[in-house]
Amino acid sequence: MHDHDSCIRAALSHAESHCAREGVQLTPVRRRVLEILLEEHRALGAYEILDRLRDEGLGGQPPVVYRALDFLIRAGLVHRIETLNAFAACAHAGEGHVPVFLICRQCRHVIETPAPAGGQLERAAEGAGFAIETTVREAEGLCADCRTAA
Amino acid sequence: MHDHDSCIRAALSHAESHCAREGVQLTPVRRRVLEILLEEHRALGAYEILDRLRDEGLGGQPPVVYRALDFLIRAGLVHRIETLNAFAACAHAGEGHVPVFLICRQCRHVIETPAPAGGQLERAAEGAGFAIETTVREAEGLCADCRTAA
DNA sequence: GGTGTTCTGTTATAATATAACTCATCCAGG
DNA sequence: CCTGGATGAGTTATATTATAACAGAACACC
Repeated sequence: MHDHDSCIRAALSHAESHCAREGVQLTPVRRRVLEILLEEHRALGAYEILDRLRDEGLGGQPPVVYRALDFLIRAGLVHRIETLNAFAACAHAGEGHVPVFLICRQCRHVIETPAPAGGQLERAAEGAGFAIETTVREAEGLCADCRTAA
Repeated sequence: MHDHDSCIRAALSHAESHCAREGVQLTPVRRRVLEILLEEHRALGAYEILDRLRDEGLGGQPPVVYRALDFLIRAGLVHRIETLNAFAACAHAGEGHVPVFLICRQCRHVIETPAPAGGQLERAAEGAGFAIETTVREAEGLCADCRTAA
């Protein structure tokens, strides 16, 4: 069990200083999208996020959410989970990591573990003369809690 | 440059013997979907495949393609490329591999390299008590040919 | 010759994502 | 000031990807 409140505060304060440093704006919509993802601590679909924003009177249409997510992803504050077509707040913002995701198919919680570069993907690419730009490493299965519950 | 015809023939004959062994049917639609993917040697979207089928008078609606793809994926003859929401014929059918994909963002060719199990994903999962069921390892970038061309 | 199973056909719709254009805001340079 | 560029948000419409649900054909087995 981790201290969720302080983890959210830390992530938000990292986001703020990151944006200040880069000279980009953490606008209300962008900030709120990040907060929603941090509060949930799991992967949310774009339209789930949109529903929340609507409830709060912020941005009522899909492009608003997708733009905010684009921004947050470019800033390294949010990751896209390809397996789920969903999005999760980065759990290791600013640590310069290669993200590896363990996705529970039951509770949809996403465990992000920072990994060193130089895994199979990099070795495979080197052998093929392939220039990697982005990588995706995701596993789907059952998390420890859901295994215990079962 | 590889011998594409013989590679297609080999893959089809593997598919046939696999289906015979498992007692499942490689029906015309399923076979044709596999052939289309083998001929292209790159990732195709479900609707691109559907268009081809339609041209040939086979299965005119999305579920037909998605069902064929489900079958082929379950049989290990086709892989889903999550990054692209697309599908590619397996280049190493029957070799019992953990697929790793290098996806060229320019020509959309997919290089599939067979990797041993036991990479970062497995190590991360072990540490977290997470039971892996499926894994995704994909890299996007530029292939050797497109790099040379640029 | 029915009966169960497997596969296909079809209609409809859900879920995810983006194009294209408008308007508001802000702020730097004149 | 005020103006012109840049940035971000609002909005409409639509593209793309995927599935639910049910009807019918084919075949295999008893």
